[in-house]
Amino acid sequence: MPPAEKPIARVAVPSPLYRLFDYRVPVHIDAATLQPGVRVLVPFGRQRVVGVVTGRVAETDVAADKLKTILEILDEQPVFDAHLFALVEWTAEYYHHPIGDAFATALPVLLRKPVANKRSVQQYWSLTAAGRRLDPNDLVRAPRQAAIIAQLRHHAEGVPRQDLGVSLKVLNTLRDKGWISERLTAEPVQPITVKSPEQKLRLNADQQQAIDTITASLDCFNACLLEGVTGSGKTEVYLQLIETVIAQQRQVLVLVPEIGLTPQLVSRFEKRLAAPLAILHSGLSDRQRLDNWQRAQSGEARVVIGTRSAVFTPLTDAGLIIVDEEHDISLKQQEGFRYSARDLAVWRAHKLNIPIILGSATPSLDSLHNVARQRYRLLHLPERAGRASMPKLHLLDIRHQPMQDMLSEPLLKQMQSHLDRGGQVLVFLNRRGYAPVLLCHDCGWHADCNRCDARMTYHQKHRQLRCHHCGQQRPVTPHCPDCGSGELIAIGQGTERMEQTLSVRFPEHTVLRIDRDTTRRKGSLQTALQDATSGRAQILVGTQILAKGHHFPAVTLVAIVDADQGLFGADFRSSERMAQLIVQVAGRAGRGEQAGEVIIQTHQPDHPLLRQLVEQDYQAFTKMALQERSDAQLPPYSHLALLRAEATQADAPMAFLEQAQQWAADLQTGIQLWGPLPAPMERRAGRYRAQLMLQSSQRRELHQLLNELIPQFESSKLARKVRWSIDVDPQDML
DNA sequence: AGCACGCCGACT
DNA sequence: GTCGGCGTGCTC
Repeated sequence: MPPAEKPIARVAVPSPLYRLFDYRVPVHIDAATLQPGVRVLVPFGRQRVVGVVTGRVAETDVAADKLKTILEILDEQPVFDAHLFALVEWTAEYYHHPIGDAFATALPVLLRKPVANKRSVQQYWSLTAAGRRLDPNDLVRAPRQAAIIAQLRHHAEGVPRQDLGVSLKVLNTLRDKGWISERLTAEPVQPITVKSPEQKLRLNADQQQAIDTITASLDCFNACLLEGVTGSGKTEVYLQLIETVIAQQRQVLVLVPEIGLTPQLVSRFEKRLAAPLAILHSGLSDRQRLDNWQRAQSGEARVVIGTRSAVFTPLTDAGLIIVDEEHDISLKQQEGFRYSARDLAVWRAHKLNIPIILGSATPSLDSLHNVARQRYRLLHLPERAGRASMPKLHLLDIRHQPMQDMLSEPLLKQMQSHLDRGGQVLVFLNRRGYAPVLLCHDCGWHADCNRCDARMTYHQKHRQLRCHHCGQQRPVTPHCPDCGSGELIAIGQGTERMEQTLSVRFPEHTVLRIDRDTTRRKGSLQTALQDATSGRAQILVGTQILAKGHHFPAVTLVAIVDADQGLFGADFRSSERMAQLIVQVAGRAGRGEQAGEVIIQTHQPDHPLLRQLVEQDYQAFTKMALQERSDAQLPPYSHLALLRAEATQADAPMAFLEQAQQWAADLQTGIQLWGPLPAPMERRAGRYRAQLMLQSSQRRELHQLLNELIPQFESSKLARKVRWSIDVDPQDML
């Protein structure tokens, strides 16, 4: 018999290195406890880091004197179960990202530190029998108490202390009155007895059919693209399906874009679903995130709603995955580990053999192509729920038109007429600040960002220049720093200036601006939306924020000030983005009784894609856009990967990428190499950036090439002078 | 990425 | 004489 091998563990260590590291297992540890997915504390260089065990090996190539020993086993049970473990491995491979960093990114921040994955004991509050009998009218004098009672009414299983957002004093008062009680997580969760407190909405035939189709095959993989115009009741479809799935004692994962996870959405879910919810988004503290993550892992939370990174949430018994606004680019991480949460969600559903719904009013061309290839099933909701009808789109040719600060005379007349009839007007301009350029009238100097190749935007209210690319800001001086002239002029329109322009032009109406600048403070978006829907403001001016999911029932006219920007964007997805934005903004109009109208100002009234969109609809647009992509062999008809490099030294990125290009060319593959080229904005936040694009009709050969190149990069001298990264399926080229 | 080692300029 | 600049190398 050969001598028993000394066990060696293979560990994924958080570092930018594309390999695993071997460690000795401490003698007193039973090697069998080192299951894949268990976190360990290991010495690494001169540091101690938290790594993830990927497996055990009998032998290693590492010299005996180099092998170190695991310091501590952090988990009794793997934090990554077999399914999640496979997900992370696959993701690291697909996106060509270092494995250790991939595992670290997939964990809640607190678990990247050497702490146990133990649930902190926390208080859960719920109603007592007396509390349930309480008449809400008894508490009109104590609104805070009434709010808590109302909140608890929807959660038979109790609400964690920190989610109630009130002081302990209020809770103690209510407990002393015998209306509410507390228990600790350690105690068993009470059975869920409350029925859906809110009535289901009546469904139209399309909604019903969508639900029936998915319900018919709940126990197998099934990817559905739910294309529903704004206001068609997608959320109602989600909710009813979720109710069905949680009634089968299975969990549901819901992914939404960053901006879509609003208090309104959460409260709608809370009111409807009589089951514990876990919310995961960037606004939470690390502790809250971990708590919710653990509630999902333990199976206590039945529905998990989260943004991008929530795709890595462990689930005990997943029955359904939903990705809302699947076209939204915020579902793809834009730096570091550049994964697409949507695509990973599909992978998970496939492996778990459960259905997944990708919902959008404006599906991505990628997903529509998957429908055409019969990988996804299309479920269409063409009708708006209730009485509302779709708004009518009009192109407004502004060539030769007299303009007042980017608003044409015909548009201003239309606005006046809608306002006269008591309608609300929404003006969309995708540019924050007062003016995008500040120019000296006498010498031509303009305010540039000294860290980016970009103009600084003038913000009048704070008398500041801000760079929207790196966040830098500085006060504006009354005189030109070059020639001393006092004639500094603001060129172009931002939302801040548009607000001012409109206040002057329509003095009898209130103008409300909604953009990132006016909604930065917590709760200010809520207030603004309330002012918008209550009709306190008749003219709304805003950016992207207005396009996402909020309803403005009284809006009868939507004005898109500048559609041309999107038509000449830096990459081939610009027109897709523009169309999605127009349709999303248009969807804000006419959800009430009146039909809405949408006016799109353009200098390109004959642009074929724009005409398809306006004269036909989004589907007609996507048909033509897909044809164009097909003709040009662009995604989704081919596959892209971007090799990026950036450095403070100006020529380092290009030098590295030229070498990379040479190596790639030497490998004689059928892959097309474009570039290297400086990035469209070469300098950003003080770093010079360049990129090399790899394109292939075969995904496999693209991956193969990258797998051969990466080891060369890792030992390249030129690579050490830059920060390089790989972006598979890049969403933008900036 | 971190972190140390290593060999050249202006300072307590 | 040394503090520290960032080039180079390594991490089981």
